[in-house]
Formats: sequence, C-alpha cells, structure tokens
Amino acid sequence: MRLSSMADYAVVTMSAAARHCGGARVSAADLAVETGLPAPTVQKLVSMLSKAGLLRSARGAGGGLQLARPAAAISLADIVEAVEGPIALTSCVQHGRHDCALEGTCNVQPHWAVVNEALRGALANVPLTQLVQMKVPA
Amino acid sequence: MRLSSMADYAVVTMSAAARHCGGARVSAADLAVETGLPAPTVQKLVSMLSKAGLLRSARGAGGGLQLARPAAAISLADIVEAVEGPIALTSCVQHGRHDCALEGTCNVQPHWAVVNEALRGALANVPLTQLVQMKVPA
DNA sequence: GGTGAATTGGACCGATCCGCTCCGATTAGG
DNA sequence: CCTAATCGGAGCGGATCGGTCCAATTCACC
Repeated sequence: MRLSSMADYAVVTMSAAARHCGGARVSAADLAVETGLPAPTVQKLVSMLSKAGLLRSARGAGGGLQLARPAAAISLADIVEAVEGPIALTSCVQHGRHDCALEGTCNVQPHWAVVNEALRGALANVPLTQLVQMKVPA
Repeated sequence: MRLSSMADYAVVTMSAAARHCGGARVSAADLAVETGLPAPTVQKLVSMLSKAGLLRSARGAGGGLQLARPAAAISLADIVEAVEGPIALTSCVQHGRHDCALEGTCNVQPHWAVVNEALRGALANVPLTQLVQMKVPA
C-alpha cells in the first residue's frame, strides 16, 4: 500500500523540471543537485519519463530536457503511471487480466474497482502546476 | 501502487469468515478450502488478523475463529491496515516520520496527504457486510 | 485426572522486485 | 575530423514479500 520510491522521486524530479520550463536545456545532473537525489537515479527516471512522453529529451553536448506538455496538462496520475505502470490495486481491476482463480465467484472484485477509481481520481486531480509553487498556504 | 497479495487474500478470507459469523468455530483450514487459497497462507493471515483484533481465536480441539466485531463495523481499511500496516503512500505522510531529506523545502508533501486521505476514505467506505453478499447487482 | 488430537502461533527459507551503479551509444560543437 | 558532453540500456546487490514447515497450546474424550 505504499508508493514506490521511484514514483515519489519522479514527482520531485518533474516538479524541479517544471521550474526550468522556459529555459529548457536542463541536464539530468542539474536536476539531481537541485532535488538532492542520486544522479544515476535521476538519469533512470528521466529515461522512463521520456519514454512515457512526459519529457522531451535532446542528446549530445548542450542537450537537455524539457516538459513535453504544459505543466497544467500533467497530473500525478501521469507521473505515477509512467514509472509504476497502470494504477491497479489488484490484478483483477486491470483491463484484461485473468490471474485470479476466483474469477466469477468473487464478490469483492467490483468494490476494488470503486476504490481503485477513487485513488486514480485523487491522483489525476493534482496537476503539476500546483507542485511548482515553492510554498503551499498552510 | 499495487496492493500486496497478502492484503488481497486477507479481504477474501475475512469475507469468508463473515459468512460463518453465527456458527463461530471456523478453522483456518476450512477457510482455506472455501476461498481456494493455500492453507499455510490462510494460517498466517488469521494470525495477523487476530493480533490486529479483527478476529477472535480459540485454540485447542474444537476451537476456531469468529469475527471480533459485527461485520458492519469492519471496513476494507481495517483489513488492509492489519496486514500492511498504516496506510501511507509516502513515508512523509506517516504521523511522525522524518525520513525524507527534503523536509521543509518539499512542496509536494501536503498534496500527498490529500491523496492519501482520499484513498483511506475510499477503503473505509466499504464495510465487510457489502462483501458477504454472494452476487453484487451489475 | 491423564491422554490424545486438533488448532493456533511463531520461525525459517526461497523467490521476486526494487533501488543503485556502471558502461556503451549517440550527438552537437570546435 | 576529433573531442566532449549527454542520454540510453545492461548488470548487480539488497530488501521485502510470499510460501512452507515445525513447535507450543488448548480442549474434548476416556
């Protein structure tokens, strides 16, 4: 029931990247020092985030990263899914998976779907723009 | 972002135990055959659930298990917390933990608390009574 | 009251996944 | 054309999870 560290770090990294949106040209190393995370870990994260289409990467000298979309169009759900895959509390709520042996007779399954959607909705309701502000009013 | 198998199994086990509420005297082995789960796994689960105060256990010959509280007073949140510990998506939302190095400067933390509470609320809104019914209306 | 069987409780072990680090492939600049 | 800088993927160690087994405890029966 706990979020993986990678997903947590990914949110912090994306939040840092969003602050450099105008300038682009932000290297993974720069994000590492800003966030305080290990540099190789940030490299792995930006690789995942780029492959998921959240970051646009430019290789070579003078290259860097920038947001692929406006910060307002990126939510926590997008970031979490990019790192951890589809949001599915149990295997039975995943679109076409049939791993559970209790398929059909299980009466818990529909309730998991409700809980799962509540979680996903809560994550989707937090856009990246809300995370960029340095201090949130108490 | 996925629920552990143990927590999933625990919900199924509690659901099965709730059906025998009147008769009490339900052995872990009986629950195993009803749910189709491995017997040793069910044994481990009932041990955890008993220690958490959700099940009342009676040892010795003719012993067994029964719900410690009415089914209506047991929610998914109770079962999940009994098996997985406190519901905390990140370490920073846990009451008094200070593991994160970004404490104070982190602007993401308050948002995690909101998401975490939404998840917990969704789990608390599903009492065990809703899971006992054999078939949920489509 | 003693014996026996049935049941829970805790401890051990293997396996899978996560998190971290290092090295190669690619590209712009001099 | 060469050098330097950066992203991309492969490999390794550690930790937690899931499954299994054995011992301690307790009630029913004789």
